[in-house]
Amino acid sequence: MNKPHPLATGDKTQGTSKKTAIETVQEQIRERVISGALGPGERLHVDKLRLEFGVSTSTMREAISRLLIDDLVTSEQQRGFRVAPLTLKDFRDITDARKMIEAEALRVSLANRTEDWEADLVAAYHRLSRIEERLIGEGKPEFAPDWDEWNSNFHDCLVQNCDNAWLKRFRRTLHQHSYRYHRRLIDDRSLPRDVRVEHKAIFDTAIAGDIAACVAAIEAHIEKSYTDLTQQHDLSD
Amino acid sequence: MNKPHPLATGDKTQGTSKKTAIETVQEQIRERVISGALGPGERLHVDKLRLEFGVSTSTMREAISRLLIDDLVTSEQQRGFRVAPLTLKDFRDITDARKMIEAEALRVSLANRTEDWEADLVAAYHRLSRIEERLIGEGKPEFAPDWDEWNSNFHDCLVQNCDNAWLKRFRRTLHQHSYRYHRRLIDDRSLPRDVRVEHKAIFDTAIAGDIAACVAAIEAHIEKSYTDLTQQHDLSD
DNA sequence: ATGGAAAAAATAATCGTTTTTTATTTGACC
DNA sequence: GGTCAAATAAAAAACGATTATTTTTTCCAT
Repeated sequence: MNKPHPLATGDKTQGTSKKTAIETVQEQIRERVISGALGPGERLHVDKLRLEFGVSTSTMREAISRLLIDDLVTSEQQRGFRVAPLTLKDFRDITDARKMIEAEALRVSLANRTEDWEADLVAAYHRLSRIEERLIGEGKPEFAPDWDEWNSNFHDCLVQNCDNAWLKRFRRTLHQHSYRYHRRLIDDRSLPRDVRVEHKAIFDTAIAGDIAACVAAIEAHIEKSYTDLTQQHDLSD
Repeated sequence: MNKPHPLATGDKTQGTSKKTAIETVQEQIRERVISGALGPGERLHVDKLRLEFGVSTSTMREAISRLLIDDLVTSEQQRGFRVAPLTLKDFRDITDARKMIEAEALRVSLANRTEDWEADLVAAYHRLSRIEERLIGEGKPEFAPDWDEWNSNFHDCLVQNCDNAWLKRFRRTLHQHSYRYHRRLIDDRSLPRDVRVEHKAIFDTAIAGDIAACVAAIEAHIEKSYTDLTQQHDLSD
């Protein structure tokens, strides 16, 4: 594995897989929801959006419908779709669920370690820490164009050997939602957190094969992310 | 509090249920997938189905699309929809994930116990055990029209006080899939299992407030369900 | 003014058809 | 007889229009 999925935002002409219109639209709406361009609780006007994207009603509806899959959008009968709301309680619940599921996925993954995986992990960690070192001077290691991507990649790599598809699926969903909170809550008032030490702890214990310590490090990492982000913020608007 | 509305599939608006065509079709397809009327791996022909249900293409597509939510259906670009396959490995994974998630939901729920909940649980257990006693003579306590319903109800009741919506959602998804395996694997060769003692253990420990014992009982219950069903069967066809 | 029924506007749901893509068959050529 | 490619058939995806429902506005009676 080399590069973690370059977010193909291109025309359909180039590229190996010609995406279907539904998939293309689905991805773009997802991006808007996660980035906050479509705010929590906001209504999804099928007709407006369909004109904007230049697709038909049914294509638009099906694209939106598929976002119900990961709960990024909700639907209420006869009154359309709505972006899932953001609440502190929900973020708390996500954090708890993540701690449990990510921990278990990690346990399984570490138990199934292979040489290839170890090499992948070393590479992933290397890239991530390079970026973090570069960014640390700017005081915002957690907010950069490709940090997200490589941070995700590192964490994905950790659980890569977990062969339980359900755990991985739940983990992915939760991570996605978590990231939406992240995007929403991080701002100039946020304390710049140095995640390097946390990532190092996770990496070292993983390589050392100390499952218990690695699980503890991940759980602390997830919890700390919640605490830091919710410290001086609220979600009342 | 009287009847905890059996088989309420997460619907928030009971009563004035003027269901939309999409929802109606969605539920019927779901039922067919779970019951096995639509077999694992089978293709979902939009045109055939739409004629059968008397709806349009887009309605049918959207209904099927929404089953992607709980992974009962898969979609492959440009080649339509397909019923999710059934494999032994998948059942094993579901069982593992269920044990973890159900256990955690139970822990939270028991920690949040209320008097109302206790009354509900007593009632739910009572109804279930009555049915089981009636059925035990027939040698197949696990296979009866309303046993499923009240068994579900009992288990739902146990985790009712868990206020983590994510855990409950994951639990519901897994339970649904687990039930599909159940429907598929149970047959005349299955040993008639006496689940009464297991349910009694769960109930007693729950009422007694012995969280650790109750969690252990649930985990054993889930595991036993897997073991019994997979004993003399295979999923090769 | 004000509450509420009736009319109008907006938006969601559904429809049946057309276009695009994939699967299958046919038939010339080696 | 076997291979490959064009022709055909089948099915999926996308379309834009129609119908049903909900929300907003209007306007009359209290």
